[in-house]
Amino acid sequence: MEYAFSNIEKKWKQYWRENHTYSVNNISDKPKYYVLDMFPYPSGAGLHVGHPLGYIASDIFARYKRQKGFNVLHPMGFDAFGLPAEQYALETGQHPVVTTEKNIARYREQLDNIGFCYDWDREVRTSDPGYYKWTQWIFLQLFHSWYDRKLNKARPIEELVILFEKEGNNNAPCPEDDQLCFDSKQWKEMGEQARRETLMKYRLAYQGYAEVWWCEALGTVLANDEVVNGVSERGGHPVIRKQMRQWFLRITEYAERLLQSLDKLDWSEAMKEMQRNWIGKSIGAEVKFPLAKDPDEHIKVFTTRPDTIFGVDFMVLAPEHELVNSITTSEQQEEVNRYKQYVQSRSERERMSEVKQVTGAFTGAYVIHPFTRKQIPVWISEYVLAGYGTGAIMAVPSGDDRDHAFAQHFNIPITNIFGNNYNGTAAYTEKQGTLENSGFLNNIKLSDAIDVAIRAIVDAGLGHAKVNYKMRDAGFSRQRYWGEPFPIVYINGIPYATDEAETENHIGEQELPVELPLVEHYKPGPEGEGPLANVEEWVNLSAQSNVTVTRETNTMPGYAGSSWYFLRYMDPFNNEEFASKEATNYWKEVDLYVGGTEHAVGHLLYSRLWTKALHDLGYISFDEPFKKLLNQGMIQGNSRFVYRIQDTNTFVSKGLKDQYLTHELHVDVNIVNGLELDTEAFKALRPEYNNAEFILDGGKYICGDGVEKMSKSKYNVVNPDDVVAQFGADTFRMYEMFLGPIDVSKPWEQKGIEGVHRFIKKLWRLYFDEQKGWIVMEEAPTEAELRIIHKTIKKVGDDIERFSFNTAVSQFMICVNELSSLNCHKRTILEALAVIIAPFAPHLAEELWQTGFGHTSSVLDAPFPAYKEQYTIDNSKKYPVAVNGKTRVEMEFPLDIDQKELEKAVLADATIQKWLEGKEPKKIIYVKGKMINLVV
RNA sequence: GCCCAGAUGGCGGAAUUGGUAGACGCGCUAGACUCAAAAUCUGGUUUUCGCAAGGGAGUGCAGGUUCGAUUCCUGUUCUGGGCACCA
Repeated sequence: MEYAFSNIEKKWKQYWRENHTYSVNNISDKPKYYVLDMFPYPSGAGLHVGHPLGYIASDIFARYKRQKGFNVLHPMGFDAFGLPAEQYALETGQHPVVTTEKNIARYREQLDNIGFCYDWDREVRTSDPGYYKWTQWIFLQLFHSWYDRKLNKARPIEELVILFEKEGNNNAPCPEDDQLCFDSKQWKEMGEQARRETLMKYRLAYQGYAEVWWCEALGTVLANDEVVNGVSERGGHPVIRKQMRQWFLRITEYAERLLQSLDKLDWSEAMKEMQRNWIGKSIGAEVKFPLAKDPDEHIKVFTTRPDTIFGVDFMVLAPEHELVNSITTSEQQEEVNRYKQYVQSRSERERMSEVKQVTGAFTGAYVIHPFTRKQIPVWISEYVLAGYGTGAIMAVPSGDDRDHAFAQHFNIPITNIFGNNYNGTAAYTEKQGTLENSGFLNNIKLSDAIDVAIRAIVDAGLGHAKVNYKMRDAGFSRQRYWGEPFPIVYINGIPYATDEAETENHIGEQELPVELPLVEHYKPGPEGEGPLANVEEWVNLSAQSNVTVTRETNTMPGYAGSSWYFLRYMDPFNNEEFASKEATNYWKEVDLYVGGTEHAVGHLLYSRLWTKALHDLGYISFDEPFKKLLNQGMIQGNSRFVYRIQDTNTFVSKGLKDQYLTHELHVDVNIVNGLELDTEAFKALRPEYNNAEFILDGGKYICGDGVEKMSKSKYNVVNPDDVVAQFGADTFRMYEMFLGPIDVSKPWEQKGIEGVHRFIKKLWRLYFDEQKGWIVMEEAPTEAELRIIHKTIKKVGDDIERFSFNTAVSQFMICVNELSSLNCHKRTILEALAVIIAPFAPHLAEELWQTGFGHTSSVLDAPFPAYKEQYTIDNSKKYPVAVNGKTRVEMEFPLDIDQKELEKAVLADATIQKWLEGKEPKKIIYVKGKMINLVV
């Protein structure tokens, strides 16, 4: 009987579907385990072989855990809102609902083809109104909440109102404006609009202003992605930064908690480090510098180096800083305007990256140094960002590289406060030595000076110690169509949630979801508003004569739906809650989350925020979403090139191309075998190639190759469906795992898959003979056979636990090689092998388990066997014996040998005696079970 | 520019805690079986010197710690990911 993988795989896929093998119940006496993949965005290109890498790893782990006796939740869904579908709609007129549906169907088919054990009954789609109803609902919970800094948690906004009525905002400082101060009386005297504006400054989901890329020619806001080299990707039109009204999530209130609780997560240090850097906690001081012209006005700076305050030679404001207009002198106005215009065209990335070219403009204004009373010039420059700290810095050229470059470029005199440590040509940025030229800080060690400086600043009433976070509030609106609409309406211009009393009074009760209206076209609305602004009958709600009621026309960003989807899988049909308490209390957080590092800060940080907020408000019992994180690497494309001789239709093989003037062209990897081009297939590829001619090298056309991103445009996309058709899903799964460590990126190399396929066929032959069929027999296994299977059980189990799937596959190969050479066809051995290979090659294992061994339930429910230690431990060891660290000979000794005895035997060895050259070894190093080294 | 990661034969990679570098697979190569091919099986395969026995070198590059370093430390180069509206 031959290994007919396509019949076998078809059969068992059907069996699993019919028997609901992958259905998971929320009620079980087994311990729970939650394995989750980052769900995909269903793009029009379909899955390529790179996508399933992480899915295969998590699938193996989920199956293994189930065999280990856990109730395993392993769901899948689709992150279905997003820019590409909308862009496609703009170009082709096809509605995103239609294209998304089509893409999902394709993805689903491709995923099924690989044999994943997803419980598809729990599938979620973020663009499904039944799903985004709850995305909107959670948004409303954030809108209706504020962050209590005393209790360190989110609380309902009604409790803040009660507090305001009682005592004003004394005990609830405003996160947006620390100057804001009112008492109970003032609160009560505020009108409706003022009250709501005040509350907006506290809400966790709030309205503010932010800069976006604005393209006048296209009349729309662009994503960073859509801006290439300072112009729009479509059409190459100029773009500028423009302030627009936006929604935000007040993630900054959670900065400290997001930072602290990283410690309890089982994520890679690198990943945690990236989040720490993103949060960017820094400790320093906020200091006020009074303006020379108007001492009542101040420029407020944040600095991590208050100890260098006597080295301040100038101030730098972000060009967008609110004071720039008012302080700029008339003589400098023109230059400042010109500079601001330049900065408008610069992305934040460019502004931060720029080191070669120093730019800036002098405002003509001065501040007074609070200690020396000297006049200090105020500049603006792009290297100071409006969103970071206070948007203004005190520049200390002798102690900061960028300040130093700036001072040199604009010929600003530099004050040296570091004595000999500063050499006049480069800033001194270390913290050794003592301060000089620094008034009361003179002769104080730099390491102590920060505290002394802060105390002096506080005593003089100039400022205070401050912790600053680089992280900014998360922009939460997009001027787009294909996203979740906001459950927000404007009543006479004031934003209200759709579940508030005022809204009900004016437009009747508003049930969630606020559905995305179907539209005819996707062009932007007026003034950079989203396409929804064009849908008048949707935007304008029935209003009484004296009131206007309109809907919010922004939509939510891509990460809205993905910030909480892992909760919905627990209880996907619930129409009363986002998920029941019973469900979330049972499944709790995700035990293993698998995905790429490209989500290091975006998605992973926002999910953590939503989880913490839902926890604070009492909806879930845990405050971190993902306990363990496994990052998978990317599979890159392995491109192939052909070389066309200039102005001809002749293609020359790679080795001979230097003899001609050639153009390098991508060629579809699917018509290249290894590096050899299928010239007939190439001719058939495109009409213009029909009469192509080839200059061969040794009878073959050899292509060039290179590693690039896998993408359609590079003709290097390999569809898993094609691989599965040729080799079967089991081979495909094992091969992807065999490629290398799961977290490392590597290029796809089709050649190697045959080795894995050969291995599976070899394994098959342990069970089936081509003529005789099933050849497994009842016979007691030998010691050697037991040793190999028990070592394999141990190694494979250990390797799965540490996500080292490539070495597990190697061990299977070693095991099958050995069993083959031992001619072993014994049931005890082979039954265990079928069970432990089931997570990797589920179809094959099921065939062996049920058809072969005659079991009547799935191999998924066969317990993963336990290994016996007596068969995994050797009792002797072939030691490498080294002289001065160089291995000279191998000698075998029992593991429990006495050291004296061993030394005697080693010294008596002829080879060793030769290398000792008659000298006495100074030292004999013997590490039990490892090695022996003689030091001469 | 800043942050994070990686670099080992012709190729993918192994070496789990500082202890025999190159497991396993691909490719290449020699052979067996075959009329032939496919499939399968057996041997060889880091490099260099040598007929061989045996020796030298070797884990991106330059140093360091150690009896011993792919592994730890310092510096450096290159490649990949992220940098707030791609998802």
